[in-house]
Amino acid sequence: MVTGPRILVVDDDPTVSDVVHRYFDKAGMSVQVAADGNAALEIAARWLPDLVVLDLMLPGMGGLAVCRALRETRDVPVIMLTALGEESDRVLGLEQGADDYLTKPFSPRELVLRVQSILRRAAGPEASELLTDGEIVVDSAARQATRDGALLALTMREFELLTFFLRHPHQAFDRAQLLEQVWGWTFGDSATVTVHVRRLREKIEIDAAAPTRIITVWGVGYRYEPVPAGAAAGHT
Amino acid sequence: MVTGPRILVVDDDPTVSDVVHRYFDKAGMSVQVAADGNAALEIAARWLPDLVVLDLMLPGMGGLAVCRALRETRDVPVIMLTALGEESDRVLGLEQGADDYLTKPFSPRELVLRVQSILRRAAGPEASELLTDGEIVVDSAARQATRDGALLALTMREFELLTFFLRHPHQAFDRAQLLEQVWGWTFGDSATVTVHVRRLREKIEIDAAAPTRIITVWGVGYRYEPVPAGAAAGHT
DNA sequence: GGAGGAGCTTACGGACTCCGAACGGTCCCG
DNA sequence: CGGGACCGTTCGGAGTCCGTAAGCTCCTCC
Repeated sequence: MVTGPRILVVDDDPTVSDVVHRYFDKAGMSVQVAADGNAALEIAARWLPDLVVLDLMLPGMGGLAVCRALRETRDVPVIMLTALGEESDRVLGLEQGADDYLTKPFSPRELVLRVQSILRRAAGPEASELLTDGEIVVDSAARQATRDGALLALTMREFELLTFFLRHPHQAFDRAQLLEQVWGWTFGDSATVTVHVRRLREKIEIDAAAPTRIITVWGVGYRYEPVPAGAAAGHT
Repeated sequence: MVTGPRILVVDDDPTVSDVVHRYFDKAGMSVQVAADGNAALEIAARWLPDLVVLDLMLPGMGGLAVCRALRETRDVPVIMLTALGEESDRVLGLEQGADDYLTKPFSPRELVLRVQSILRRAAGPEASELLTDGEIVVDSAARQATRDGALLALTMREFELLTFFLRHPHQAFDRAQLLEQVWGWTFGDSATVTVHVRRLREKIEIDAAAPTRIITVWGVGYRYEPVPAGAAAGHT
């Protein structure tokens, strides 16, 4: 996955940058780490990151100065990390043009979410996408799914699971993969997947006991199989 | 983008004007910066900006004097920037004919939103845009909303929230997105959104406890669903 | 055909989300 | 200065959803 967005992390504390590094990796992003302002500017000039995560407290050149220098050469989004209670610094950071900020200690997961949100914003308005499979239509923008025009009451997990399957048909995934792709987990009980697949089947399959869409691949996991183009039906 | 509206920024602090400059650029507007009152008047006379962002605290000639001088030659909208707590100054500023004001520190995003709002208002009655959904009609220029012809007493936030929803129907937004799009915040408590949605529902829904327009999307946020074209009714 | 493992089904308690109401603060007006 | 409007926050409560556990069925391989 060399094609993911490039993130530059600037922090002199290795325990912070290491954790953040791993989380970004998992989210499919490329990461470089700089320990001080000079290294940051150097990497930024050469590597052209899509976003910069910047600690406000840096040895030598301060975080604000780095931010300003970054913005001079290129219009790259910046997320600032500030220590708790440095209210004035935070305000200053926002005025300097930081696109967002987080106060330490922060959750790595939240950082990833904010980064994705900002990148999405920079990418422009997302096209409202319609995923279809036979009589089932999923509107990812509206976050609702219909079957024969009737609304399907899917919960959030079920909706995301279905969306993922529709985007990756004809391909088998084991439970660990689904847990990571849909839940965003890297650990956890795979039984969770089993239960949610069952609940989803109950809502989208004609007969949940004899599924035709979410196929069980024995010893592996599951595979989504769209209905053939000119299939049985009797619908419309 | 040479065709965008022209904004003149008057502030002696480069860290402020630079940031503001970039944000306006991103919004597709042309920007000129003046560091003091004399430069401001000179540029204004030559360049004829569509709007002026004016710091109240200026070296030499004060912001109020600049504002007065600007208004003498041409009726250009002015947004004032005031330091926190300068209550009297702000009042004075509004009396001098400022169209809006912001207290420092402010969010650049919010400034852009206010500028766009004022420009839209100043664009004249030709842009009198009518947003409608069933028996609800919103006149964005007049900043008035009616239901069955009766005026709806919406506050500013409620009005802007409703306007945003009407412009983006059938699409689910999480609270952070609404906070950014409507409030102009990139941080803050998402509960704010919840409460305003509730208060707006109280005014536009038949039964606020069973909303049919502002739908809550569990685990995500809200979605606006206009009434179907040939729906039930019994109105008029 | 039997044993073992993998998947299915159900039930339940806790966690989370949303709602509704009330509170305190600020600004505006009389 | 007192009252009102609007806004952002907070808190309790109710409802929903989710993950886990436990027993069961089905498949596979010996």
